[in-house]
Amino acid sequence: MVERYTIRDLAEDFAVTTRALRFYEERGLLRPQRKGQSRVYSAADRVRLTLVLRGKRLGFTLDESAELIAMYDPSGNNEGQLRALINKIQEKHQRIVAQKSEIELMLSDLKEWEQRSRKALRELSRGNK
Amino acid sequence: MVERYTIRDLAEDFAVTTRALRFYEERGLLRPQRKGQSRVYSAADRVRLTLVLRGKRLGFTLDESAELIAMYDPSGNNEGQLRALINKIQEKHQRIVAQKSEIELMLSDLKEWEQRSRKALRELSRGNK
DNA sequence: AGTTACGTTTACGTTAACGTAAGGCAGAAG
DNA sequence: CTTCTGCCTTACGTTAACGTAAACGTAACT
Repeated sequence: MVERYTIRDLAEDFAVTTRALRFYEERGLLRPQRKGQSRVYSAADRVRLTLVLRGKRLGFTLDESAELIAMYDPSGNNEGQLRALINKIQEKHQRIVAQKSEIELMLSDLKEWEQRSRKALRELSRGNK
Repeated sequence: MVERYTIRDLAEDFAVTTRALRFYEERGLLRPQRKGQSRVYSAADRVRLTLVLRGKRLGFTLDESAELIAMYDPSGNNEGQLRALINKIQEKHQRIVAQKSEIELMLSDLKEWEQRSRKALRELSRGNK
């Protein structure tokens, strides 16, 4: 039971266009097999796509996501490769941690502003009474 | 002591180009005063710029950041305005919270991959002995 | 045989966020 | 007065990530 999907299956399941899927392939992010002329996607391709989209939502470029996916792919088997991968992973890690703290800053700012807005609103309606 | 800065001051302090600063102004994100022809930035402008850049690092568009800044600006004083602002704030809040959980997912994935790489590395060096 | 449905390639179009000249004004320095 | 500097505007160029359109292949209905 090898689980194969058409390009449309993936497009619907992940809410992206087929154009996007072909584009990701062109950029080396996906490598579906072919049955005749048509693309055939596997479960592994779904995992990769998940990673691409997650990266996107975090503001990563496709090239950056490509790096991450290269890491996930168990084809870099020599020592130099592995060390390089570990470095890349730690780079991403750093960046993500930084992003996390920016998010926390922004969250606390937002809460503060909301409070201020609510307060202004209360005072406004009190004044109108 | 009113603290005024030239465009170059800001560019250097925030590590952006003057072109970017003019562009942000064109898009309504900054509103420096003028002395003759030249722009004169205030402390408030620095706050705004901070918000723009923070938004950028979180993958927000300039338009989205513009909304946030409009909220920060205490010029929307009627009730409808304020309610709208509070809604916007909560929207952003939702999105940021979502982003935060994506980040946590990605962090745990990264850690897992790093472990795997390290393990592969150990096994490789053990095999080479 | 015709047409509907889904797939393919090729290629030009689009938006965001600036980069990069090109040419001009204005005040400080020599 | 000329020559820098530094700032200004105007405007075309650039990259990323697809959108969109054209033109074609093919398998399955009807």
